[in-house]
Amino acid sequence: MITSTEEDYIKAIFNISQSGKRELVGTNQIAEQMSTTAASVTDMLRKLSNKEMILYEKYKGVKLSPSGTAKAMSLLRKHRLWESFLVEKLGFAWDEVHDIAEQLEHIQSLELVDRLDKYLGYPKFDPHGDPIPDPHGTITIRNQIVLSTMEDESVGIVVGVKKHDKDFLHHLNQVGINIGTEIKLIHKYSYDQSIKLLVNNKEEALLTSKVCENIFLKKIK
Amino acid sequence: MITSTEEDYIKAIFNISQSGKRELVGTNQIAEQMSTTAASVTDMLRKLSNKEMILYEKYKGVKLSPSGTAKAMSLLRKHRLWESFLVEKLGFAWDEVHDIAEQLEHIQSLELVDRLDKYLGYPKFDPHGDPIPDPHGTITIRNQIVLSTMEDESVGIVVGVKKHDKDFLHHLNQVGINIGTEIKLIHKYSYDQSIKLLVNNKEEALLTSKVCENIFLKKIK
DNA sequence: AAATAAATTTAGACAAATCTAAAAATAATT
DNA sequence: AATTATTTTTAGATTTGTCTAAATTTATTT
Repeated sequence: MITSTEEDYIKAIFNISQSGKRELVGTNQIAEQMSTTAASVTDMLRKLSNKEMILYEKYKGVKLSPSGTAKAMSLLRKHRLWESFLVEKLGFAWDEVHDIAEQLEHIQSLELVDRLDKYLGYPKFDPHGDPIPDPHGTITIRNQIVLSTMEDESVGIVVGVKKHDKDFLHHLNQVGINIGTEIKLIHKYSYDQSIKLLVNNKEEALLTSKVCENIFLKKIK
Repeated sequence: MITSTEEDYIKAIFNISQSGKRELVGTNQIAEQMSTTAASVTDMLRKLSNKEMILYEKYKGVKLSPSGTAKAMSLLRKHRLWESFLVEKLGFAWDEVHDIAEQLEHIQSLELVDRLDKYLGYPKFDPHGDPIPDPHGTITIRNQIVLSTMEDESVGIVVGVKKHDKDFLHHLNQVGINIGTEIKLIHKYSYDQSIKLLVNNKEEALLTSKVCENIFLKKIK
């Protein structure tokens, strides 16, 4: 058996290895992600290594083993399906569901996840536009570009976001941006890379480059 | 904060005090219910007493304090709402949902429970016919009688069951009995108190007295 | 290459929840 | 009322996940 805490570490390792460039993940990186100390991480790495969930060499770093990766995909699947349920069926906003899904993803029952998947109509993406792994861990890849790389006059539909924290999502809500929103790029200011754009052919908005780097779109013009 | 394990103990104390006759619950009773030892129970009782969830006198027994009772009702509400969701929305059978709901009831979020309640249409009873407490802990009492006390020729609708274990519920499935099933009592044999009855005006069935003591009905004739 | 800085691991300790075995208190029986 | 029997509690040990402080290894800088 694997404990809830061990699952959290596996998720952290997966997330870091996805976002970072290096193949191996460091102890301090995990410690920061988990809001704990490097010493605690080392203890846990030894345990996960004994259970063959990770490949671990002292002082060098870790990466997920095949079974660790499978576990991470299973957690991702559960997390994203529950987020979809909370938004689609219970009417939560996309910036309110992360903490609840964080708890729900630890519920043990394959039957439950598969039935939830069916009930939701086998969605391919969650409320933040992240792909939902199927029962075999396969993910649908989408053709998307980052808002900050688009050119003047081009038009796109928002399909996802890179950051998931409440503050960022709440800011997007305030300027009227959500999944499915149409965006027309009016002008990118070369001075600071900030972007003026038209939201849903109605409202104008100005986004800093920092924000634009975290928004994914499907280009339609 | 209260841990998941502490919540399990509170539920156990509540369940025992409901089913039994005495006001105070004994250490051994709790140990049996939780599948643990009396020593472990004593340790936990001291903790729950410090948190003022229970009223505890050494060697005498325990009962829930007002805040302990409120916590028990909250857990009961969550458990029964999740069971309703699993059966009504995800299509599970009533004998498959207990273990999953046992995990789901520990999810922390008042907002989630209240939204789930609304999504289900504010049900008053769960798939086993047990009453679902409202947000204030209030329960709807139903006018029900036990099958073993009914007389020949009388007719009723099954509204609940006293036992919830898989084996018992599965046996009821096999003879075609569920919540809402109409039952006509053909004859009660005085020899062993077993009962012959007509299920949904179609099938005949013979139930032992042990089984009949655990089925609740609303009398309609 | 030696010295300093940074990252990582070990050592030892702590709180939560559990256990076994032994002691103490209460209940039942003669 | 004295003696068993039962129930409950204490004492001491174990496991999991965590911590601080110290030691060790790797990386960087002079």
